[in-house]
Amino acid sequence: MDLTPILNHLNDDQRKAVTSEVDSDIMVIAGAGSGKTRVLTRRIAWLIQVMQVPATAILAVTFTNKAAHEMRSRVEELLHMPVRNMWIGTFHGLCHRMLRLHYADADLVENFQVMDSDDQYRLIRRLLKSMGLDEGQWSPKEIQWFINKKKDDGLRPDKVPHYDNLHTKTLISIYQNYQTTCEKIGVVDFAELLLRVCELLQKHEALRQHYQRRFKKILVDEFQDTNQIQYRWLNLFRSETNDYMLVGDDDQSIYGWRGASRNIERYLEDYPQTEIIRLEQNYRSTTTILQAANAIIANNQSRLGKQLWTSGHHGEPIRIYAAYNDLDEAKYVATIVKKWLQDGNRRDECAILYRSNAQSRVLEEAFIQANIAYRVYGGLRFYERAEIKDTLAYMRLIVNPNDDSAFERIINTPTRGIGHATLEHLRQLAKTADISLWQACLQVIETKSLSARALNALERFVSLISDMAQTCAELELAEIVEHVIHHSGLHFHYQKEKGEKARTRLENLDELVTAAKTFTSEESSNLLQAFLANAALEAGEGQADEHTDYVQLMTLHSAKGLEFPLVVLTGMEDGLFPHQMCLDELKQLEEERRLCYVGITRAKQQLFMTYAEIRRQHGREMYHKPSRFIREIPAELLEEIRLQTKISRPVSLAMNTRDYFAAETAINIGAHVLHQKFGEGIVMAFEGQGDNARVQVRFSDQTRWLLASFVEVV
DNA sequence: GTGCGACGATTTTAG
DNA sequence: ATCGTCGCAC
Repeated sequence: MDLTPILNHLNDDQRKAVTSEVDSDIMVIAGAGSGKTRVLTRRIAWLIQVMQVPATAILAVTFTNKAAHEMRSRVEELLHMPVRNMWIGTFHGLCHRMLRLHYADADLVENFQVMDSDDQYRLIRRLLKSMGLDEGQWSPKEIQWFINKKKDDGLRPDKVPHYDNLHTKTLISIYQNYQTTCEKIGVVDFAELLLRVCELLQKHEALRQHYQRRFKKILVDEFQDTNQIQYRWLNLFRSETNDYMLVGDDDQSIYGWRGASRNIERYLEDYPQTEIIRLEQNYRSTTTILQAANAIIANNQSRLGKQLWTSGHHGEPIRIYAAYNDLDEAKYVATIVKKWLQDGNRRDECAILYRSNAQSRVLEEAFIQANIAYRVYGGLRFYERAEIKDTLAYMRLIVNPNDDSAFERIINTPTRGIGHATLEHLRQLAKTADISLWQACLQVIETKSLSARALNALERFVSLISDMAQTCAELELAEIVEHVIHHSGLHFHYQKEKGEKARTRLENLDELVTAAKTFTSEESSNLLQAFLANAALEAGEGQADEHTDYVQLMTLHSAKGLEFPLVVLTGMEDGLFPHQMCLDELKQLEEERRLCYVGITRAKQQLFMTYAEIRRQHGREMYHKPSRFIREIPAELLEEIRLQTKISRPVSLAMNTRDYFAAETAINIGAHVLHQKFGEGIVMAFEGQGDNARVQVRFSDQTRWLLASFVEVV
């Protein structure tokens, strides 16, 4: 047997993890760029090919669909064969699969639907209204957070402690009401997928034992991001006959705010016999970049401890650019990229990272100005677009007419003369008779308990859905989508809308048909149902043409797991990064620091950091100090850039540029100055130094850039 | 049912 | 600044 492909190019630690035959669990603490995915995929290949573990006995869990797909295809590459019967997927995907298989034991209806967070939000809002609670006082967002948090902690409404607190009691009653509604209309939210399976396996011993016996090897990726319920879920498969490999990096835990708890530490306490393997050799970055990352993360108190090293080059220093405002920063970033391209490199080798999405705008404008193609990550994804969700709602209603969420979404989209009054009447009836809106609709028609006009509209709606259901029973999936798009009137609705937006909407609808054409499912024979579940569980990419050569703009969070030869960290300012809301608490500041660590370790060759003295935020001018994280980098790794001029004094020692400029020219922002020709004005901004020092002055009738030596302070 | 102006909030985000 | 939501007028 040729094991070369599996063992090739592995260092000792990696090889140890891949080939381990110890009985105990293995915790792989994998630093950034240390070949974590390589270890996971080769381990699976090793298990199958060498240890003769059947593919069906392997359970591999990831957080994102992308990671799951990548893992599967890399294993298949190594083995030169498809591994269809191996369970690789996201926590939610695997749970969904189990619930489909055991829906009856889990007390679910066969045609239950998965609800995404947008559906959940809408449902909560409708619930609040029906309970007569004011949205101002009971913010739907907070309630959504409350419910999900309780589910993540494994708590049903009756188990949530209320401490006789009226506010908490109300929250619990909303939670209770929400849960009852979900059961009634046959929908399951994301957190519920996990909780349901936990309860299912806990309740049904035979089922639990079946899976415990089946899964001999359990592998978990990004273990540091797991939350309470995921931890509990993983442990339900534990038995005498299987073991775990958990891969993660405590230094890259950046989702504490999303519920990730310190599960690496907890695991090592709960299962102290676990073998720990550290991957500390980095294959990605230059020594300089790694030293900076190590220096920054060393400031965190709570860590397991780890020191990345590389045998690679020293590389170039980390360049710091102090911009006087956000526009200047953006322009400079474009300059960096231009230079990079002039040197014969590609656009998609550059990543521009920022803390919050709002920062992308100015950068985008600069890239448009500089005529550089870019792509912004994040934003609305394919299956989250309104027109797509509308179409899917019709399809959901065909599958399950009692799905009130879907019903509410499209009852009057496109408009068909069913107004607020009619809808409110249906809601009331549904509530008092404890039936779904669809059933209420039928009942109203039967009893003719509304005006003729409303009845007529409702009748038309009911026969529309019924006809669609009847026709679609005979059709292929793609034909169903096409039929729904046209017969619902959605196509016509968007067609008569004018403008660029409407055209993209129609294109998206076409795209949905295409997606349906190529959709297959190994998990389910009911293709329509699987398609709908897939839409919720895999919302799709934000934008198409992924493989084109664009500069990559994204938040630090979405950069995790990626790598780029050139990285620019923008907005390195206290208050922005670390974010204002994280400054007070040590725990939160440490998470920001880990985020910085993640950002730095994305860079392979060149790393830039930029900050702006003045930044327009929420329409106001804000003054920020350079980020404390810059000061945490040893000065000898830095080089400060100032408009064509290199300043030898590193920023960690320098005054901030405003003070520096003021000391040199005796001019401050806001100072009143006099110019021979233009008269008196106010200093808005400054740039440069020495003979090149310039100020921007606003006079009564104009604003001008002037050499600092030509104005005098009055 | 649509259009318009006021008002408020605005970190990060996968499934 | 800007985006989403809400109430109101037509």
